Amino acid sequence: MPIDRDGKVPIYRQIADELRHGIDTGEYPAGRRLPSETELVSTYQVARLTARRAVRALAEEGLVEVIPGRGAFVTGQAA
Amino acid sequence: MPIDRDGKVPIYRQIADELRHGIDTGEYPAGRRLPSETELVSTYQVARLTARRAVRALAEEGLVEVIPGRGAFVTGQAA
DNA sequence: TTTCATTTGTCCGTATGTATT
DNA sequence: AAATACATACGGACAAATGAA
Repeated sequence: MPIDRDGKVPIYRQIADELRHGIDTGEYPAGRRLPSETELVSTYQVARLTARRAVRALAEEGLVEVIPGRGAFVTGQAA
Repeated sequence: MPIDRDGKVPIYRQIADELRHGIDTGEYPAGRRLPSETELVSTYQVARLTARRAVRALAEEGLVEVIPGRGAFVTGQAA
């Protein structure tokens, strides 16, 4: 689903929603690493800050654990 | 042309008129970005909101397209 | 050990959107 | 009409952590 840049939902929220959906559907199972920030930048054509916010949102929800130098890993915790 | 702060024409209108003139004369050709709000603030010594209103006026006329986080770009549309 | 690529952490500067006063 | 504050977003730069060559 493409990003709506003019909508009222922040871009980082939209990306977080897509990633969360990927977790729910099993595209990113527990233990799997999410796409890196650089990959998200390339995929969604956004600034890295925006990609970081999306991942951070999921981390704050407990859905992923971010490990410096490694990536963001799906925890397997039910939201 | 200096801004008349005590006249009957709103400051944002005066700035919009100057920018429109710049578009008409080719100082800001199609595709060119207008001075940023911050630059307008510095140039005309006005509040940012005033600069924003000037740009918005041009956007409502279809002369420029405002892109969040980027700037206001000359569309090339004849008003 | 050193070197290198990859990934996240942090900071800076700039710009627009929205709300409040 | 004007000033202020905060959120969102883009771009670049460099540091730190990790793992592999």
